[in-house]
Amino acid sequence: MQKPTLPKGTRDFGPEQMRKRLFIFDTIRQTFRRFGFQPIETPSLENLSTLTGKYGEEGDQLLFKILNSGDFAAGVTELDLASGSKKLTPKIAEKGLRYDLTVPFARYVVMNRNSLTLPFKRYQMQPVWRADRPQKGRYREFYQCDADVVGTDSLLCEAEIVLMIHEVFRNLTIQDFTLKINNRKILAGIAEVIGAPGQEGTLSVAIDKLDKIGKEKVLNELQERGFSDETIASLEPLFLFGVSEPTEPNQILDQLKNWLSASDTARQGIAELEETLQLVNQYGLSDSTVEIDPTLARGLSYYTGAIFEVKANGVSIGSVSGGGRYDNLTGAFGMPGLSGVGISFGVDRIYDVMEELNLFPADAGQGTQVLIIPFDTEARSVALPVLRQLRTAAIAAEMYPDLSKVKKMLDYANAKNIPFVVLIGSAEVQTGVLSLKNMLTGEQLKVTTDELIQRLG
RNA sequence: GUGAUUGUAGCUCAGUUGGUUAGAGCGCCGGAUUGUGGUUCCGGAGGUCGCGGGUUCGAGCCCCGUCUUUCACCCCA
Repeated sequence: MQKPTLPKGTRDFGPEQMRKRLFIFDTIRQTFRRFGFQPIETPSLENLSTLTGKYGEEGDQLLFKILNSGDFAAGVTELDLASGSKKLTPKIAEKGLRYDLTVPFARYVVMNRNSLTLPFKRYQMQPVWRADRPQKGRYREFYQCDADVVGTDSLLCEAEIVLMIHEVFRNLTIQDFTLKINNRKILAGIAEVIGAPGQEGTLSVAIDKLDKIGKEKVLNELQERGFSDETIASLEPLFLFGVSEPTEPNQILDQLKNWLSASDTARQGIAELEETLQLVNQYGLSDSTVEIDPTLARGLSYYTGAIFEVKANGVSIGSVSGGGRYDNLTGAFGMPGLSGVGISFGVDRIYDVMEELNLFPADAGQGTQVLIIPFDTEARSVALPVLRQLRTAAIAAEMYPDLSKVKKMLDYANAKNIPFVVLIGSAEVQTGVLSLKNMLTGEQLKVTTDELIQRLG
């Protein structure tokens, strides 16, 4: 006999946790539906070749690979073993667990291109796996809720993502959040203007850390990565953004226009941002909390346009949501020129945030509403039709299965947080009138079955 | 992947420089109360001290390995 354990970074969810998790899932699903997205699901397993090379080198290392079935070592030669894991892996593992929902979606779109009506809007709420070292808010198995639109480059889609983010967090009662938005074209433009064209990737990784490690260390890192003193010096205007008070989006846009006027790419990115925000305003969103952050980068290498990130304020948990536009993700699967944009909500981190801020409503997805307590077998025969009528009236009802002490059955109701109890003994059997007990107040009254249903319904 | 950190009852934690039979609170089960709970009182069950090896007359405590937890880096939901 050995004690069972869970693999690193995975968790069980009991009824109490599932009640809260389903509240999050339901809230997000509701919003996705309202915005016209349709659900799909894809397999947990993908061919490894579908996944590799889409997330950058770092991402590839975090993929869970699945050993081939049967004798996976059959075709492996001494030479293969000597050539290292990089060469060996594709020979012994042809499948892997999905790392996110966006790449499998791109694969789905390409495979179904002839039957899809474009633009195609889908949502997907499924677990993903990453072979990361677990930490606070970081797990090896976690759920993402993605909504993506492909087949249009309309900025209305970006605007709708901003709107959905607001709706989801408002409905979850996470009021205090920061939605940051930026555009990869602006980052590319910055690289151009400072005289390091095409290097926005390395540039981004460094400046993304600005609010975490500060200006000095960012500059040091850029130096180490081979940026010249001259280019670093011309980066100076960047540090004027967001350092003081959070400035108005329009002010930031003006500043960017001045600084980056020499770059066509940057001008385009700025114009896209501007239009997106304008559409959001026209929609009539009150209390919009969009913040333009020119230092927001995000690591995922496939983004080409707008990028989004949402953090909950007042808690030390990383981003709870992120996304962006990708112009050529389907190109890797032989279908170039299809633009898409999407957003991903991290259920597990949202859960952690809500738990820490105590935001779950007490009655979210309540369980059984009434427990029937029969004192003997005769009482059961009276109870069963009552059970049926309660359930027909859509009231969650159950009967205690054993004939035990009343104390024990009431304890059961308390343990399960069941607010009402119906007691049925010889008196109730004779009169047909039931005893309804409120478990919170302790008060008890005689009711007919109809009255019972009316009170609980 | 790099560097730290954690593990004792279902839960939260004590456990002396290595020394007999490892404790507490809460929870759980039973009773006081054979048709009425969340209060009280009484009683009871429950531990291969994460796992494997080593040092020692003797290890929960020391050493090595391993798994797990938490954290920083990296990256990200």
